[in-house]
Amino acid sequence: MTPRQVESALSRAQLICTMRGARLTPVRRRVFELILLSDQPTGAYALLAELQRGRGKLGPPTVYRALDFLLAHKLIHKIETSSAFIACGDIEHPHESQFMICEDCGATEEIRDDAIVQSLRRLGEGRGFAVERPVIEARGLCPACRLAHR
Amino acid sequence: MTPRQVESALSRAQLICTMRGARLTPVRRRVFELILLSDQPTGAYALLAELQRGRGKLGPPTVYRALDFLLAHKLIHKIETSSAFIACGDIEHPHESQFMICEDCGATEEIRDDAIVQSLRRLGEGRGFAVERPVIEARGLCPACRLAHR
DNA sequence: CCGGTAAGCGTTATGATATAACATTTACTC
DNA sequence: GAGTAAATGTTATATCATAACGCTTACCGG
Repeated sequence: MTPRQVESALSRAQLICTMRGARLTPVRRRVFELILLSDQPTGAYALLAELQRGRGKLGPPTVYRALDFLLAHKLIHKIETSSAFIACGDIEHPHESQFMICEDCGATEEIRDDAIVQSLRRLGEGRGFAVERPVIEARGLCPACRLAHR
Repeated sequence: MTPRQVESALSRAQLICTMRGARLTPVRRRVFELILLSDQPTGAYALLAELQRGRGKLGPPTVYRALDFLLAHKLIHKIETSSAFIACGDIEHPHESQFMICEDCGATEEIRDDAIVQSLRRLGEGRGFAVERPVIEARGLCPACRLAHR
């Protein structure tokens, strides 16, 4: 993401939070910025290390609390199969996301397919199960690594 | 699972392994048995604790290696969002599984819907992405907990 | 403006999950 | 029975996450 796009995302996030009466504090803002700056999903401890470069010694709870806030407001997503965090591609429109994750290079692409989420919900309904959080992550090979493998 | 069903699953697993030239060693067999005995997904360290009751002090690698073997042969599945392991419901027919997981009581139901897996594969193909391991887990409320919540 | 209250954050400690690296033992092959 | 590969044991450590508690800061009603 270009610095310009990061700036844009940060100020849009600020606006969204203000409208909701939520506070995008310096810690939360910085963690969000670090996630925006990375193309790939970032682990909590990598974020912590970066945070510490600016603010001296901090503990994991500081980062995890910021992540919880950003997740609650859908500014970021958690990749369950990587235990890592990635910026949401469309923060103005909260949604369920799905992901394609390359086993080789770690590249992670957010996709959005409401139909597949709907299928999963229906499968749940058929069994009396109320789906609250559909987790759909496809691990495999991205186009580039697929070529490299031949 | 009844003791009878556990016995059956163990001997069928033995047969499958023999046919494949793989060895269902005592450690692996015992770990599989422990997983069969539990209705709910079991964590690696809970399995380790049980293993130790019979065999004295063992380290995590012993359990994780057994789990890797059982996963490779599709005798068990890993629930990614719970970091836990559950017996496969149909070991004779290796397949991709999906899961419904209750946030309240932890009950986990294996479902199998090839159509949703196919949708995910197609979504990948559309982006040049080769899906090798589709992870589909629906977190929510099971019928019983749904009622209890009212 | 000021004091009460709740939210956010710092800090320490610990819990939970997973693997690296290397030694030893077991079992299969010839 | 010796050679080899697979499996297991053992120690240490990496990685991910949260509990508990106290201090600071921002917000709100007076």
